[in-house]
Amino acid sequence: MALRHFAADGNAGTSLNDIAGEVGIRRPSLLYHFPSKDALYRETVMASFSDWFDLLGEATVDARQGWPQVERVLRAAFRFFEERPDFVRLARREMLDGSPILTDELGIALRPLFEKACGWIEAEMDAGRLRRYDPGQLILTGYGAVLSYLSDAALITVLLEADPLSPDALETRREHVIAVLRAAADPDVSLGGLSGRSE
Amino acid sequence: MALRHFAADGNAGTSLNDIAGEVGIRRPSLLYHFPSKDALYRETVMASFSDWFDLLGEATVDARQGWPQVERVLRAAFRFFEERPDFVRLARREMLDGSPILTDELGIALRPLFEKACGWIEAEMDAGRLRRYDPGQLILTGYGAVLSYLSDAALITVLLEADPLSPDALETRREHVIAVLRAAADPDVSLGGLSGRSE
DNA sequence: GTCTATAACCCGATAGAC
DNA sequence: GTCTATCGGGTTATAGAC
Repeated sequence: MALRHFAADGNAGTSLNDIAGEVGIRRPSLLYHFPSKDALYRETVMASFSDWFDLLGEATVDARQGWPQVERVLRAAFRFFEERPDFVRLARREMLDGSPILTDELGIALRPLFEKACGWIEAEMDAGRLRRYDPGQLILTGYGAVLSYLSDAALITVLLEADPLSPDALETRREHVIAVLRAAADPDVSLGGLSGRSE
Repeated sequence: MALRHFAADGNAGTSLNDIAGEVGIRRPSLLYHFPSKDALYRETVMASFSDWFDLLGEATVDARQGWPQVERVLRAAFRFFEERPDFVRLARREMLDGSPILTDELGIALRPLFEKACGWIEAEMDAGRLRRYDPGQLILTGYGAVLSYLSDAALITVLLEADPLSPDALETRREHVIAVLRAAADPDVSLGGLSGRSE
């Protein structure tokens, strides 16, 4: 699969020989199916993000109110990412590179989703169901907390001296991020403590 | 400067011609000063991280107690990173790549600092001066919230339709991360609101 | 649809002149 | 210390046989 190589070594660090060798064909045969390396890379990125857009759609239909909806999206996103470590690394590379694929093509698709989420959060804050923060910043904070852990597994392996992608470690991470964000954003949490689970 | 090219395009995506061209010399002249490309890359990474280790040392001498010390380190780190966007991107690439430079050389230097920080946080939690979380997870959460914003500027530019690295945007980001982490970790904050600034 | 062969290019690294 | 010239290897991409 091209996704694995692009995720592990990046676009510049992956040759068509690497991909073709894994599929079991030679490089010219690969260029029969794709007009160029860039086209193959672009298709890999777009297909991966398409799945992510689908999940975001599912997790936001019939939205609930306040923190339970935030936690619902958070858990759905975490599950999606932990099942697709290659997508996480590929996406992070795209964000670091700032390639035209991201800034142009994906940008116009991501922007309305981001704005919609900001609007929902703002309305919940107005209604007193979430503590007040800058909605966009809050999304970026959750995004960084979830994705960094999954994309920087090499570093975290060294720090924790354990596999950060093991089922136990993933559960620890998931519950920690939810607990921190809940303590910060859920108005109902400071009274009763953090032990309850809303989902 | 080699750092800028390695940060922008990665190791595999940067040629010696790119670097030599900017310095104003030819490729063979560059290889007179460095025995190989890998040696140049390694030296660039190690020199950048050396500055980071120095800052961590400064920010942790004469440690205060509880949240004020957390906020002190947070502000020092944020200032350090926002002044060195190339270092942030290079470091993130290293963490994504998981190269031997990171896992072997930097790992043995980072581990004791991480453990020391975990120990301090745990002691503060035992003393009731910080809310209880997994100390390591809390560090990783702060790390992700700060670094992701700075490293993924290309994506955030699209989402916010503004320069995320402008002075105003950086201040907004800095105060947001501090506010969220404080609301989650400072036991004294839930009563009086978030308006006060401890430093 | 997959292959071999090849073209044209860029890479890192070395040799040797100045 | 910087240069030109060159070597050997890897890269994408194309041409043409099967």
